[in-house]
Amino acid sequence: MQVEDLRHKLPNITDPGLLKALSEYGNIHEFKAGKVITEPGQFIKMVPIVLEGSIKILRMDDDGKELFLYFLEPGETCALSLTCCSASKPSEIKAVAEENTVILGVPIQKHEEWTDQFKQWKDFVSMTYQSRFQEMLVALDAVAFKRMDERLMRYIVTKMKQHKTNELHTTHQEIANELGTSREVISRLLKQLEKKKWIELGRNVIYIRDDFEELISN
Amino acid sequence: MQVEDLRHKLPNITDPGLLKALSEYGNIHEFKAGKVITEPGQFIKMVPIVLEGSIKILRMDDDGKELFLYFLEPGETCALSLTCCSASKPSEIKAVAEENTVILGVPIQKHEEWTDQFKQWKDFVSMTYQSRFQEMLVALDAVAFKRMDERLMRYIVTKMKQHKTNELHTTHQEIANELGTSREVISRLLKQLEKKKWIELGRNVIYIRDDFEELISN
DNA sequence: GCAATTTAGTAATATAAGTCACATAGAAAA
DNA sequence: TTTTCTATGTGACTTATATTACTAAATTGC
Repeated sequence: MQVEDLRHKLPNITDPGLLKALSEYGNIHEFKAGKVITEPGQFIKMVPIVLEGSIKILRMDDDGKELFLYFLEPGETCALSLTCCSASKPSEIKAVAEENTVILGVPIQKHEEWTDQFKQWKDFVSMTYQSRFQEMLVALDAVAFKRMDERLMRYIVTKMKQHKTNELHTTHQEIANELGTSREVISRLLKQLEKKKWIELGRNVIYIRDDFEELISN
Repeated sequence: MQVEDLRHKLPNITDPGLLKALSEYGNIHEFKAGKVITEPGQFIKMVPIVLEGSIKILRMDDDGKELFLYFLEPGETCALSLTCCSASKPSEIKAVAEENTVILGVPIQKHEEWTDQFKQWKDFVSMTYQSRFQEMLVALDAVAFKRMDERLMRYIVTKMKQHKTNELHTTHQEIANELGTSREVISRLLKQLEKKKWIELGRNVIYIRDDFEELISN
């Protein structure tokens, strides 16, 4: 990818040397919405920087039960890939393209070189660790301290913001998977929200009231 | 603290320049076992490196409910303090001295200088992020995917290893706090373990069978 | 020693969530 | 159109955990 395009896609990266290096050594990969990018056990060969679209990061347990952790948005990378790469350990998480997504893959050894070479890369990595840590805490708070109804409402808000819409096109089963519960539980809780007139349910779609976020915070 | 003492306490740090800097700018703080070092909302003025003893890191919710995350042992530091310091945000966690503990406090601005100045400091910070991230995943797995009985058994193993003993001197209430549940639940589950002859219960003490860890993994 | 406090045991009950079973509705395929 | 498949709705039931209420034992302070 050309330096000029990268400068445009990654406005936080301004160091010309770093942009040149990214352009030279980074590989473009494209994933269609829903495509599984990495699964637990797989070895990661590069640090992925999201250029377009977004990636959903999930934790899985041994029985295949899943738990949504956070989204990676344009300009961001995954702390776990940094971790896994450095330790050359297999992936601890599942990554799925949430939309059609374009990433720039940085080879591991370049990542290590650049932390010494470019202050901006070092700061980028440090910033990544910081923000992912925060998001892990949010995910932890949810499972440790919140009931499923509240977790579901927060999930809806997160997805709404991510897709910039108040129509979610998804199934109850998929929500259940990402919250690590069963479909019946989600169907019931959604029905309760519908009874309160906060959402409307259709097949494969949930219509959400514009003031949903204010409603749930009270 | 003298460079020679630090070299002895922190065998992973070998760079003479870094050791000298740590000796010059680091401040020694001592905490008695049980002393609360940081609470949520408090601002952190330094990066703490454990020299002796250990520190217990807990997450708290708004109602004061707690959840044990991990221990910091000699030679380790807290990723969250790195995060909070850099972002100058208040602490997200509670830190309590698990034993009588000695820490070396590194001023924030020195931390930032040293990441550029000393490769070994940069690696130390990076390593810290990596290992804390792993431990966050372990904590997350527990609350997301495990039942309380299994969490309790793992908790017992963690404490045993930490204190290098098979006598835990603690109360049911304290265990309940750290696992984010109620005292009655812990009393009942401990009683079940006693019935299986895996532990013996006394007042303020739990005696654990030597082969406890093998027993629970089957 | 005796009263007060802390710690532990436990039964009864309540609640959130998970599971099972089955009905139905809409969409897609034949 | 009819069949098939997928998604949803819902009652009945189970289970794990939380809460309430109380007792008793051990320890501490007087």
